Amino acid sequence: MRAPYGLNILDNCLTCPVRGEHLFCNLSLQAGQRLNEIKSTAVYPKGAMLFIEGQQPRGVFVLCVGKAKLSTSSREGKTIITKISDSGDVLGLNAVVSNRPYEVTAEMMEPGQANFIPRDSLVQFLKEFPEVALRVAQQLSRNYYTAYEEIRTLGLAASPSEKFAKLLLSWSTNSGQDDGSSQVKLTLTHEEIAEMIGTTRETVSRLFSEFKKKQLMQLKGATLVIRSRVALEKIVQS
Amino acid sequence: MRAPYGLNILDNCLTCPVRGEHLFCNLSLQAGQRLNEIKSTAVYPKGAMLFIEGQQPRGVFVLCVGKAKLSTSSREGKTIITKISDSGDVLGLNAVVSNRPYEVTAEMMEPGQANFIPRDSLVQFLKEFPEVALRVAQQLSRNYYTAYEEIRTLGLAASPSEKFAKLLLSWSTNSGQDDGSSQVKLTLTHEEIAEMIGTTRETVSRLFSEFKKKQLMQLKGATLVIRSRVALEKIVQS
DNA sequence: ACCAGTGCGTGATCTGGATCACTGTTACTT
DNA sequence: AAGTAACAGTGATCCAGATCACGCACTGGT
Repeated sequence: MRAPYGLNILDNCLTCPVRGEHLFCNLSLQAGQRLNEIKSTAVYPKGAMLFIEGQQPRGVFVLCVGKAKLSTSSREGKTIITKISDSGDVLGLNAVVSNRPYEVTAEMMEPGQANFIPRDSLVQFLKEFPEVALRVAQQLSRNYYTAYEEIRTLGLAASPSEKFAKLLLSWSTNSGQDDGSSQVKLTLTHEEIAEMIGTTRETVSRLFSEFKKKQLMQLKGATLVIRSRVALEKIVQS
Repeated sequence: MRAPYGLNILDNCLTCPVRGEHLFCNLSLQAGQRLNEIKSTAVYPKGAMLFIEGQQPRGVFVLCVGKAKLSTSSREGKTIITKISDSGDVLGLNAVVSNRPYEVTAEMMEPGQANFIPRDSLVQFLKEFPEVALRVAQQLSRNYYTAYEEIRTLGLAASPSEKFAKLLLSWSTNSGQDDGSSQVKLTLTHEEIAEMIGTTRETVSRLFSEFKKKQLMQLKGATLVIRSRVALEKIVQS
């Protein structure tokens, strides 16, 4: 099956290759089938907005292919990115469950695909399958902890260096080698990194120079090589 | 019934004078009675820690009398206060539901009383009364929104002045007069206010002077008079 | 009365990072 | 191939607010 933006469409959750330890991705057979009925799938170009901060919640999006950034902005245009979502993540869950406006904007960072589940159908679905409702509650609670982590970082981590080091560490945790180094594909612009750690583009540029000079990291094309986790942890402190 | 610290003990939720629109405070008769059985009550002096950030969750605390501050700290001792809780508030709910460590520290700001519900009993109670479980989920979701509000403030609101103005506004919303002014009993030290808006004690002192000079507020003993909400809103902007 | 502890007000410095202003570098588009 | 965005590096400047260092007022304990 072919689709725009050069993607293959995944049209069945039960046979989806990205099935894994995700909410909505490994349900009981019945629940999975029911989910398959109430969801619709769509393909999005880079830059597409799944939903925008402040909108009334229409439903949740299950990211199947591609990355999306979640952000919130002030009136003057200052923006912070709170999370980079990957396939399997469920977006807009909290807004839908609490029936309050989306608290963030979700924008596709690359062409991708997402399933959409309308609010009413989801609520009905959760009533029908209480075990899924429980998992949703746990997910919400996990989201809360992530939010608190963000609060701690923004409120307590003093300098941009600290926050930058923290960010690098969070990237390297996933794909770590045992010698303390690790490699990550760098997909964000300096501008976006700046929005993640609450600073300016220029400062991020300088942080790159500084960290490279200090042998903390290294750049090979688009691949970021993190040299020493311990050294970074010493910078983070908090 | 007399107790330490000059407080009268409230020993029955069903006849409690602070019953109101709180989670756990206006339940069905059955649920209320059951709750009354599984809770225990205790009286705390000023400065008592109900629980500490990082501890495994033992249970939730329902604040009956007194105020408590919720805070989180870095290793170096920098602290941010995320919320001032008042009677009726349920503390530690998220940690208990998700069975993760308390994400904040809860400290009594004045002598008070709180009911304690052990984790196991609460979980059992929620299974027994699904309608209460639903309300708990809603409460969690509300907590999440509050956390996001905090993220926005910390990440987007530029200057201490802005955050201070925001804080004053949040205080004045409760007890507002129609002429735009309002009065609040000031119970926090400058140090604590500083920890709420992420700045230093000295800066808060200077903000007080500055705002008084600008006729935005006024201080009569321990009573804070907020002169003009609109003027404050103009400062907040975001 | 005394002292210690805690909170408050204010001046004098110092500095990290925002801001401004460029140039250089890719990478699409036509 | 040329032209136009978007992205990236780097110097120069500036300033809000942290930090340091006081003195002063109040409160509770002995």
